[in-house]
Amino acid sequence: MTVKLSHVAEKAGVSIATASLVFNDRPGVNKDTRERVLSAAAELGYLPNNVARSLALKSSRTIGLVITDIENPFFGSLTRYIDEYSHRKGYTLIISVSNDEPAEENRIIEGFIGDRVAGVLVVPTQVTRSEFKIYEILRKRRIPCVFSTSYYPRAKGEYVMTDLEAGSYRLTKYLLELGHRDISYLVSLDPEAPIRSLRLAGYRKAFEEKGLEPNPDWTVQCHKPDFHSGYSEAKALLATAKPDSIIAINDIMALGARKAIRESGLAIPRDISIAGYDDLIYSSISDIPLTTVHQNVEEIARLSVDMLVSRIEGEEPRDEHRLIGPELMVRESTGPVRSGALPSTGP
Amino acid sequence: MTVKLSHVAEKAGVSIATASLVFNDRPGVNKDTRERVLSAAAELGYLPNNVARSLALKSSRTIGLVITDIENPFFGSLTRYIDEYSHRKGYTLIISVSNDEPAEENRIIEGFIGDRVAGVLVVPTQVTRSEFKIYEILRKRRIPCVFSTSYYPRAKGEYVMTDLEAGSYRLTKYLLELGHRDISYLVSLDPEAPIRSLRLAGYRKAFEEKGLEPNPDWTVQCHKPDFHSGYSEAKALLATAKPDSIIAINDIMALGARKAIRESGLAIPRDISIAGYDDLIYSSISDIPLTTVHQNVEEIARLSVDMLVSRIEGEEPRDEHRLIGPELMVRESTGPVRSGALPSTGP
DNA sequence: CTGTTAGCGCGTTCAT
DNA sequence: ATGAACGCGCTAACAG
Repeated sequence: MTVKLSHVAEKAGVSIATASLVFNDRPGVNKDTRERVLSAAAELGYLPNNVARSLALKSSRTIGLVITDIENPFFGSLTRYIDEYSHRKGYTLIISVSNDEPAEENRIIEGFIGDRVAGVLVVPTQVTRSEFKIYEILRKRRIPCVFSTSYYPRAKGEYVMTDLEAGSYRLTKYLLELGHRDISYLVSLDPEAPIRSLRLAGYRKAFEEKGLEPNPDWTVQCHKPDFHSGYSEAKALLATAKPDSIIAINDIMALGARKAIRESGLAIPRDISIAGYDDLIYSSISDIPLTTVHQNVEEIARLSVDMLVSRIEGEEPRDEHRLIGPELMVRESTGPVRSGALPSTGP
Repeated sequence: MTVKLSHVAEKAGVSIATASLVFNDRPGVNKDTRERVLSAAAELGYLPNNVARSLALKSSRTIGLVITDIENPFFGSLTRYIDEYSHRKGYTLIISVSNDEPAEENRIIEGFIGDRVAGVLVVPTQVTRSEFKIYEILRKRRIPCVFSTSYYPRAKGEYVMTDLEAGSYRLTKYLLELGHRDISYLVSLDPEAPIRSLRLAGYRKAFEEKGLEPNPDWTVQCHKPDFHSGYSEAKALLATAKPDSIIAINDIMALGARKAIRESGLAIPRDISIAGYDDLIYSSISDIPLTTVHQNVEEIARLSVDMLVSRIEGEEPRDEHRLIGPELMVRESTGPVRSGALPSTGP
């Protein structure tokens, strides 16, 4: 049997209640009594049983995090900071991986409810059309929930994410000013997904601001927003068209597209420019450091945790959302549109 | 008040005990009684309280994972598979990040004990000399613990990891057969750390097998096993010496070294070869795909979880360790030693 | 300032 | 096959 509170109390010659006060840093106990309890605990190697404590308190100081793709360093970094800030706020973090599957996300959140977590942090999957009743359940049970890095257009809820539109706008504007007009955009499939719609909105805005109309044919849909898809879609594109530049929805896809470009014999950025989004470290350390849009992951993590903890600790939800400013990182993969360019050739 | 077992029992017209049996999939309850309980639970939206259950059972189906560097995709991948296999075995995973600091590792494991986890999985920090009494505590409390991807030479304990020595041996042998003799090895600082000692052992073995003696001057110590350190140490090395090739302890460092090589004007692999270890996806998709040693992350994860769950479910520890076979991935960053090479120039 | 007591929600003997 | 009562370890009133 492991040592428990009553053992400590006995050894220290106090009652259980007093010992409990000590471990909860609460007033109402003498300085030296406190000392005695603490040293008794140390001698016995006592560690409070959080399970019993949670049961008594009807709440645990635990936050549940649902992450989609932990193999992506972007989310790895996010997870690291969320972990850090959670601990700073005095919460334990439970992490589970949804692998971008809504069904998994549901299962995980149900588990979190079973564990009686104090709150839930969700990195949404890329599927916009699925069951959202788990979020109703959370609401009914008054378990705070905050979305991070994205949101579900069909579900309400507070969220913290990068201002994707602004980032896409700045990147597009930068390319337009370099003379690019035939700017291809490699996007994901689902038109409702914020990671796609917001980026395209920024792209469009930059064109319209210049009195231009983006040719919709330059928007190419990729099956999955990963390296391989970026590679093959770019390959197919370049076989029939000659864009001035390619923007990918994220760095991984941009790296895939870069490979396709290289194989087609075009020089970057002389013949064609390529840009991404996320600013993975691997994008900056490659041969041709990638122009991209930096997301302030640490800030997203900090605000997500702050918002969630505020709700946990009593503040009423205000259906708030926070947009974090992105930063354009101009590097060597983009440059002025190639001189002597032929007249625009649609795809 | 949230709906609890007694509510379900009442609605189903049975006792609490019977309802309990149902949710634990235990025999001794009629088929239709079971149905009634289940549908009552569904209607009420009942979710078992794992906290109370753990308290009653004096154990939770939870595994605690301590991970060092979640931003490194290698560990991201490991985490993903550990999560997957844990769930398959019916356990919930709690993940915490130690950031490679032993003090953090200790704090985290203490927390896990407080949470009454069923077992602990630890990815060790790179610090070999620190306090290991937390592992004594685990042992005393009979909480199973398995190390993954490395181990602490000064602490006992079961572990699962890649056979680092074999991988290093094969890589070195491959380079030797290509005619390389002046093979520089970028290693981490601590001589006791397995990630360093095992790799150097394989390196030495390959040399000795050919009746050669590796020149110890070619072993260069790097402060941290990261990109920047790989870059600067390689830079310093190349300023004064001309190795046939550089091996780095991991891919990240190899990518750093590659940058230094390129800046020094040498061509890869014509003038110099470069190789890493880990086989990150980013190593294979770069301009010059990196020769490296693949670690079977999924297998490490699977065996780690299997071993831990065996211990949890009663099997006695056998102080066992499992070494996973590595795979040499020959790609374009290595080639025959440059022709017309000058006589060996020591650093 | 300290001790006594009654739950927190569920699992589990024992009875029936 | 089913139900009543006790205990898991701790917190939170309330008494002293």
